[in-house]
Amino acid sequence: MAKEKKLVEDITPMSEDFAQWYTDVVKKAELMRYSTVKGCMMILPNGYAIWENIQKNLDAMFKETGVENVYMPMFIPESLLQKEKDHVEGFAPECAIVTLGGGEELEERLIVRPTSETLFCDLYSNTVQSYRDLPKLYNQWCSVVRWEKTTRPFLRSSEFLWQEGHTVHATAEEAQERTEQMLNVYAEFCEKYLAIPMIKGRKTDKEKFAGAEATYTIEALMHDGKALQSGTSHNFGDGFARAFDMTFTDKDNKIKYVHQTSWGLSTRTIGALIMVHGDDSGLVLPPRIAPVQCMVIPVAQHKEGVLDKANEVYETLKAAGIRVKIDDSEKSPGWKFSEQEIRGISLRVELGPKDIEAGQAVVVRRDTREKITVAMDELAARIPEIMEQMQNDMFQRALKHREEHTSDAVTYEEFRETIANKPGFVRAMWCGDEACELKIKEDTTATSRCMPFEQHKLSDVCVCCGKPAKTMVYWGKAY
RNA sequence: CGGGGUGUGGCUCAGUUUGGCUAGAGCGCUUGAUUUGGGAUCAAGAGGCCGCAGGUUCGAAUCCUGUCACCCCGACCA
Repeated sequence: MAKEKKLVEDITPMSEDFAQWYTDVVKKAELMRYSTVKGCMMILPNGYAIWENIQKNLDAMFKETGVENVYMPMFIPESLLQKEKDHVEGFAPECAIVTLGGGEELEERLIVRPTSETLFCDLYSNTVQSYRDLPKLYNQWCSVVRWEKTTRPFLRSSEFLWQEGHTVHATAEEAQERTEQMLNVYAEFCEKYLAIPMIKGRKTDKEKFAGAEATYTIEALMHDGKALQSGTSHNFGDGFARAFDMTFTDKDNKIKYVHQTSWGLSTRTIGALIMVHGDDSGLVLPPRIAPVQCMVIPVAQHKEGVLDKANEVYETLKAAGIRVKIDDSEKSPGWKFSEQEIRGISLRVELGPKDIEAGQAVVVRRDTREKITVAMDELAARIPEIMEQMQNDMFQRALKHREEHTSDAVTYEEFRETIANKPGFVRAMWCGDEACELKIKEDTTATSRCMPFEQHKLSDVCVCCGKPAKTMVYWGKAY
């Protein structure tokens, strides 16, 4: 049967060209469209609905930890951005700058925010006076602009949506605690909702955020074996506090600098969803994050009673709290199946005359295409179970893939060999010297992804230079 | 920002080398009929100043200059 080969045309198989596959899926699933501005996306309903679900769930988790939402301006006066030296140096090259307003040259140029640390610093420097004002736990959902040289939909666009949390604390310990807490929130969110296993760890100094004392990250492995930094949490210490004069009077009546954190997660995670779970037929969304969890597809809907029954099922599932839709368009069933698969809708319920006669429906899982026959009156109870199973299976599959694509290397020869021939993470010991990171990048194009919290001692010496090793590092080629 | 490639109806592309009459195909779209358990079939239609701006020419999708965008590979980043 030649028909078996590929059910959805126009999507390049992953094995043939992964980058093209990614672009095809993004387009065919109608997640976004390119706008006429370089590197900027028009995010379409199918894409934006995923983001809305990410927002909704993550926002609830933030609020559980006491975080409050605010909104800051999109313009940053140039002088404000320049207050912290490392920060400017990090971001200046990729800033968009406004020089005209109302046709008049501005007295001071305005930077379109690439991130809002400086604005939050400005706010906190004026609103925090006493230890009683601390901590401040603010977050904002917004877009930021970074003039990237190379752009990819969701993975790297000139403007992207994200949330950025900014907190200030009375003590270094508290700031560190918050930094780790939010990293854990990210990891939990990604694993629970997106079904993507994460490596939690700390970035090396070379890879850390401009102006941060320490940057923590969650790293995921994509289907092609490349790594994707999926969320970061920074501890700024009192670096920004000194630059922005963010001080408070402590219990002991002494003036002290605040300790600060920031943490962000972006629409890039949509890219991760695509590249971790997608297949040659399109997107595969885990039920917990899928905007549409279930599509009811009537078969031979012109026949007496089919559409009525399908609508009845639709209403029942809706009443059961399932995010369900019905495709009662005039398209052929085959077309509807393909459409549901391309869009990654977790399940579909096929309902035709034969089923109705038998008092049942056929539930099909998007991830495995497994067909499950369910009695009509059990659908509302069974579908949530099936989704739960699917969610777990998807996570386990992604975890297995990551484990199968994680290697250890002790000698440099072994390291280079593995990076070159086996896609995925390579774990190896490191001395802590940036020179070795640079050399490794030069030799292999791989970068240090993180120093994981979960450490294993693979050897006593650095894989690169042979000097005593300080820590185990996950290395890999990254997006 | 370096190297390579591509811009022609909504999509994929032919036509450009060697300028020439009314700019083509498939898919999609509209209408009608027959269909309906893996992207149905037939018929009739609609839709394009050929990315944009200049220039050369009797004449430009085609040649020249500039510019913008997108894709791939590097360097930089979430």
